[in-house]
Amino acid sequence: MDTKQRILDEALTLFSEKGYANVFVGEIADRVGIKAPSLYKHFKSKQAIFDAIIEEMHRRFLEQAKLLNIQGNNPKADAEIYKRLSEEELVGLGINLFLYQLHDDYTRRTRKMLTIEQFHHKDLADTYMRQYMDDPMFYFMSLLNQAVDQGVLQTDNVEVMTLQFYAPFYLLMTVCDRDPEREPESIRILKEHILQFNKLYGRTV
Amino acid sequence: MDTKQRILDEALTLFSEKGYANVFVGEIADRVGIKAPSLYKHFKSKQAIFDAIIEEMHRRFLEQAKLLNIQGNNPKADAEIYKRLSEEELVGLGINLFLYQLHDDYTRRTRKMLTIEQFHHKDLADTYMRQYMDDPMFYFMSLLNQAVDQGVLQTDNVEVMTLQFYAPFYLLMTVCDRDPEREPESIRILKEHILQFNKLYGRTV
DNA sequence: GTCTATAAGAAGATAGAC
DNA sequence: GTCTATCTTCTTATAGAC
Repeated sequence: MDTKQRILDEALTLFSEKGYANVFVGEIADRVGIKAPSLYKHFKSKQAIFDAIIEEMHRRFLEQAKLLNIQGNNPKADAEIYKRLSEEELVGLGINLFLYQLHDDYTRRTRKMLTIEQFHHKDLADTYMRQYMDDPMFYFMSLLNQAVDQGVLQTDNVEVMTLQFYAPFYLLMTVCDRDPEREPESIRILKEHILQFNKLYGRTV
Repeated sequence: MDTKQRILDEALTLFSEKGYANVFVGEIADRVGIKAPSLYKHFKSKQAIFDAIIEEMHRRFLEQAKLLNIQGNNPKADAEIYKRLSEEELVGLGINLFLYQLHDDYTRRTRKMLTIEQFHHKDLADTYMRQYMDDPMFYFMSLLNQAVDQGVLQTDNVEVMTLQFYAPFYLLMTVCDRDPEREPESIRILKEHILQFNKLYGRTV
């Protein structure tokens, strides 16, 4: 990785742990293994480093949202998958999605940084909301809608059904972000949630 | 309100909006209507102001938790209430609880401050978790446990039931903290959630 | 591109008059 | 208790040699 990218990487780590204002350029430089003034050959200011991180984050999030929308625009395929999977395989998929959010380094650090900085800049709050509320809700709603259409699940209110499916994921992710030691317990209860959800909404397979 | 208390009040507002590091003592003083140096007659440092806020918050949270535990230790009474309330009254109670969390000035500001500062100090993350995860989960679990014992609701997994009841409250509170304009929509869906929850778990009254 | 030395400025905190 | 003036320290950023 070249120096410029390593600066962004170390800065993201520090910003996600302490917040922008509590990180000094000297700290970033230290971690990269250079002196602070050298850093200004790559970025014109501390703010420019932050801006570059945000820009890349937006790029990656947009890419990811497009992928989800492709699947979302063709949700029959996903719903078919949902229908054909055994309960255990379904639980496995949910847990994997959950663990990806928690363990993927880039995802975890940007989520923490957004959490810290969100009240400072409205656009970051918007990004947080889209990434962790609206996009997942939209994706799961398309999926569950199809499952209902095909008679795999039963409800007259898919919106609430989707909230009841996703909200536990979100709450437990919040728990694990703050205290990783509670991950095993969270995974156990998330598994039980998925099974219970299927039972409540009448999945019989 | 005396000056010392007004300093704490304005500081809490600013810390909850911008985070500790982004607030200057001059700003706090301005809002109180004094000059920065005068502030040092009341507190020995900026950190001391922050510490005093945290201390008062702990005191208040502890008080509140004790009240909930008193009800929790005598959950039969609450479960009786749950049983006797009409569905509409139940929805009303849930919405009121939700709106209190959102609209009570002190609660809203401390929650925002904890959100911003939580990764900086582990003990604040712990406080956040107790206040918004463990305490509510414990309280609702006692309540729902009794409702199950009395046959008002049916399940063999009260823990998951409690998570499925509370997680939507938490998610929608997160939404409204970041974008208050989404409050009406959130209240509507929360109502539908409570009704749906009752139906799923077999409440017949 | 990296370094040392240093400028420029911001913010927390103190001194001492009133 | 509040003020003005000031000190101190910390941090960002630049200058200029290598």
